[in-house]
Amino acid sequence: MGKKLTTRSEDYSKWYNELVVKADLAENSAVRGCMVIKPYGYAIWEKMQAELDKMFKATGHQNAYFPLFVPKSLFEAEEKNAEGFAKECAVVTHYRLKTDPQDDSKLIVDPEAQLEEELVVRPTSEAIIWNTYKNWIQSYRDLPILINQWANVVRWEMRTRLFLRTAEFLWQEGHTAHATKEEALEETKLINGLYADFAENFMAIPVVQGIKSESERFAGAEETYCIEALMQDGKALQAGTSHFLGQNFAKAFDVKFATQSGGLEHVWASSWGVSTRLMGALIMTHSDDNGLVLPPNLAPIQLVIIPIYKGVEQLEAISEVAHKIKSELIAEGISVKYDDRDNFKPGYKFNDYELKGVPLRIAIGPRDLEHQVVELARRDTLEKKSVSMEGLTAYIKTTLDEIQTDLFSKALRFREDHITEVETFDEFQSVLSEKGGFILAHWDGSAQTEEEIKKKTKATIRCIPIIDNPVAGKCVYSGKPSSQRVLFAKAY
RNA sequence: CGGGGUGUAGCGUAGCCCGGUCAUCGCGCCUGCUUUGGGAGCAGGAGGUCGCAGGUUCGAAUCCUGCCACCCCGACCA
Repeated sequence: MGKKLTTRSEDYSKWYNELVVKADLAENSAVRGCMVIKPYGYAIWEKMQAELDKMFKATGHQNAYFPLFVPKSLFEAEEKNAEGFAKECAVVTHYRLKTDPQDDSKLIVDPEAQLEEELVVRPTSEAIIWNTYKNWIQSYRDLPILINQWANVVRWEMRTRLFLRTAEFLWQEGHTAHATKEEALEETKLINGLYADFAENFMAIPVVQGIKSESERFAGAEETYCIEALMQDGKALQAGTSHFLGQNFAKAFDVKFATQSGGLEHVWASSWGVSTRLMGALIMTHSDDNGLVLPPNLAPIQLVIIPIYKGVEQLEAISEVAHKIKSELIAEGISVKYDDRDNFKPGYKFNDYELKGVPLRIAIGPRDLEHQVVELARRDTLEKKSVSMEGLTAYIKTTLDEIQTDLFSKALRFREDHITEVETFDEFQSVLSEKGGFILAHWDGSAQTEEEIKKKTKATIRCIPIIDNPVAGKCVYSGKPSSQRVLFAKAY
């Protein structure tokens, strides 16, 4: 099989799909729109999970688990939420199969086994969770409830893409209940900030924090906060969302609590989530024509050692050194693989680990042994240098840190180069078609203007950025007054 | 659901228009030897209901009909 990847400039989506498969991250499954996440891809996801979990727990959240199935009557309780998701729900209507009387080898749905009430496979869990919270909350003393769930959800999308939009995906969803509006809002913002922190410091993906316009808002929310990232092809990717739900779900599910002063009030809520879509963001932010580029924080293998040898004797001498280096690095918490397979030549291994994004590679051959050095290669810059075995561990540690920060700086530079402020709609259209990326433009705040711009350009408002000193102006489309510039882009 | 396209070995493909030793080639896989500082070479070998079901024909991967699946463009989409 030709190992070379389609280059990014040729056809970005082809490059992306090939990369996902060839780097061994995931593949399409036999099930329509669903994906198999392979061990290597899943190991990266587990690293994300572990870090997020740590962050949630450090801010007082706990994990729990709620059912996959949502009875239809519960699902429809919060009208806007139900309406927003109705078109993409998988629904369970029967609970039994039976042998086909026409053909022994086949099974049919048993018509006798129709459920009295259909079960919706959760596209999100607000309904089932708020129905449960109702039983958990009586008094202000029961609040806040700060729960996160790691789960799969199903959204029956028309067109799917590995990691970015699949019929089933993995995510975490937080669902919190609070006594006051202020507290719920604060939680919403806290999590959005936490997501931004995670994306930037852990995944090395720069993001813009902002608020969604009404038309892009989560169905059932009062306000949706989000983090938006920019991919290398100039398209935006929503990387995480945090919703202030007001009292919508509390009212829909009749969740009230006794206040300290003896009153009875509806509970305030937030919900928030990030998904395996972050894997897509990771790929499209850092990777290049040689394959995946992983920030050291996320790399299942941070360093690979490859021996270069002729004959058993050389291999033994090299292996001895390699094992010593490996155990020293492991003692420092660095994950290392020594690849001494003899059925692949070094060149093959170099390319293979580059394809898989391993941040650092050490090659050791007879020449290196002689001079007490190793060849160290960086995945991000592809630069190679000879490094003394003396103090190697410390050098590698600092290099891994350097790669982590360099990747972020590089991605940040790319994004800054692709945020363009425009004053006119002509400019808007030409920047969008020629340069792509984010466009900062004034918007009059109306859904109608937003819709018309979308129709004409395919660009949507990604968010209204949260900034300290908003500057007013005139809408790029209608000329009406605007309180601040908003972020437009074509999006995934 | 509209418009276009494709289905041949694990993957990627030739052949189809013009029916007849055409099931082609590459990668991968297996065995052996030689190799190993950027995707190894040679030799031998295994592997295919030509998407499925009908039809036309002496004969179908090839022509016809129906179905299925997938891909692309729309629509849809947090």
